[in-house]
Parts: sequence; C-alpha cells; structure tokens
Amino acid sequence: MNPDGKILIVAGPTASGKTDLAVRIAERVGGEIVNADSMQVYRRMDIGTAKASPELRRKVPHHLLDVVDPDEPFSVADFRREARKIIAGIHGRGKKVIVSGGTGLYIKALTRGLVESPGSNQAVRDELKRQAAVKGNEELHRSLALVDPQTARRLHPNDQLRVIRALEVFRITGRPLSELQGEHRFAADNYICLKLGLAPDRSELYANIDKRVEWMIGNGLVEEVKGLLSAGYGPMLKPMRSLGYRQICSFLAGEYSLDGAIDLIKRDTRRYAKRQLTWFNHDREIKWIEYPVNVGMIVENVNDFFY
RNA sequence: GCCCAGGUAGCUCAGUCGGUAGAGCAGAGGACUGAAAAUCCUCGUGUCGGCGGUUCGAUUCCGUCCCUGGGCA
Repeated sequence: MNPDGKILIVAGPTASGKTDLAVRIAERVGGEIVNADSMQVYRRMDIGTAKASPELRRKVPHHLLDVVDPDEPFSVADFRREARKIIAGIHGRGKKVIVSGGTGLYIKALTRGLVESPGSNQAVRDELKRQAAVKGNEELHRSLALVDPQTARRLHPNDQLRVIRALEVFRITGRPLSELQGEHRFAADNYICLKLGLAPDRSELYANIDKRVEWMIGNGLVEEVKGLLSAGYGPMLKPMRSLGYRQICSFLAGEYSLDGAIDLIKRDTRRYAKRQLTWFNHDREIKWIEYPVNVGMIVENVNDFFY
C-alpha cells in the first residue's frame, strides 16, 4: 500500500532552522537530504536562497540542489519526478531519506501526487496574457466561467496566474481543470511519512529573518546578483523575481537605495514566512517540534519511525 | 527662563465649525494541483499627553501641568 518506503520530512518557514536540524538528524540516523525548496534547485543562487554550505554538504549528501540554470524551466512536476528518483536511489543504498524544505506545494505533490494535466505551454500562456492585457482580468475570468464554472467560482478574477492556468488546461485537453482535479484529489499515498514542523515564536522567527538578511548582504548577496546579471540572467527570469534577488535587481537598477532594498527584503521575507505558516498549519500530519529544540529526543523518535 | 510649533493606531500623519475618529505603511488572517521565495483575497489595531474648567456631552473650546522639536536669551 505504501510501496515507496519511508521518508522523514522537515518542514517549516524560512529561517526556522530546517537545514541545520535536517543535517543533525541525518548525521545521527545515517540519512541523506533531499531539498524541497523551490529556489535552491537553481545553480549560482547560493547566498540569497540560504543553501546549505559546502561544509554541511560534505558532512551529509544533499540532493536536488543546483540542478538547473536560472533560465531553465523547473516546476512542481519536475520536482516530484526528480525527487522520487532520488529517493528510490537513497533507499537502494540503504540510507534514510530526509526531505527538507519550505515549499509546501512541492512537499504535498511529492507525497500526495499531482493531477494528470499537461505541462506549461508558453505560447498558450502568452496569448492568454495578451488577452488579459487587452480585455482585462474580469473578461478572462468570464471566459473561464464558460468552460469551467467550478474553477472560476474558486478563483478571484485578479488571480490571473491561476485563471490562465485553468484556461490553458482546458485549451490543451478540452477538459475543465476542476474535473481533472476532482478525479485526483491528492489521493495518492506514496510514502509512509513522518512530518516534523519547525515554527519558532513569530517574534523570534522575524528576528531570525532580519539577522539572516543582514548576513546575506554581508556575505555577498549583491555580488551574487551582479554576477547573475552579467552572466546574462536577466531580472525578469522567474528565480530572479524571487525574494532577495528581485529587490537587489531593483536596487542595482537605481530604483531604490541599498538600505531601502534591505528593508524590503526583510518585510517580504516576513510575509513569505507567514504564507508558509498558513500552508503548514493546515497540514494535520505535521508534528510540531517543541522549543527549545531537543535534538536527542527528535533523533530517538526518528529512529523509532524508521525502525 | 521667554517665544513659537507640535503631542491622535506599532510608525508617519489627516481629522472632528463640540456628538468618543481614518489614510498610508508596518501588522494579522486566508486561498493555493506544472510560475508556488510566485500569484491572489480579506481585516483591525486607539485612555485622541495628564489634570481641572465650561457644556446635556470635550479628542475638539478655555486654564494649567508634563513631554518633544525649533528660535531668543
């Protein structure tokens, strides 16, 4: 019924200490770490994504870091496929699997599956986007309501991204997204999971975020972004629109001061952490770790789980 | 010490010709199936500096005290 084996998942908002905890557990239980963070898959983006340091990576094998260039497409479907392969490999070596990351959708897709639907089609998206620009979000939303009223009801007209995705699916398959999703319902059950959640006090978490942003600036985030730009990775690329990179690009374009950019990164990262908490708080399977963190006790529980 | 200008939400400020107040930002909550660090939705936050006075009623008018900034000594 769970043919794919056991995995430990360490979830939590950014700057909650996932990476550190995952490594400490991995060292003690003989594990390897699989990244479930949507931005850490990109090469050359190390500082701003707070990737595990080379030292940590030497101590414990890490997977799904640095697998694509910033201008290559990478989606939740790619993540699921690659992660499943890697997990099978780790199991084959007789090692324990520790999935660590903050991208809720990636974790969900890994364990519960992904609806059978076509991959992204840039031409279709571009055309729909053009329509939205000409006719407006409301009109696009109305055209979705014609073919997939259920999804249209669920989506706000301003959520252009999802409206376009739903239209894209219909255009390619001729079936409404809601129908496909109705068949899927995240009903897969691929692994036996132990899900641990890390959630420091809000004020402590926010202080950690501020500290980490300062650390990134002090350790060359601006240089990292300059390097990416001069290597030809433009500010409109998906990963360049992400936290930290987006704001530094704007700073380099002269849109605001460095201090202004830093304050924005801190604020936007706090908001992101809040969204992550909203996501993870609704996952009833997560066992929340008590503070102060008692690694010894956690390792005991993890060993029991893998036994 | 004297003369100005201020003291209203966590911050910056608006406002009430006397009927206990509202913007922006910060913040909080939510949604989420191939862009998810993205994208989108919703929402407050108050001894109106203290104490008196006038008034049916004062954050608003008057007095006084305290605090902050600027000027003069």
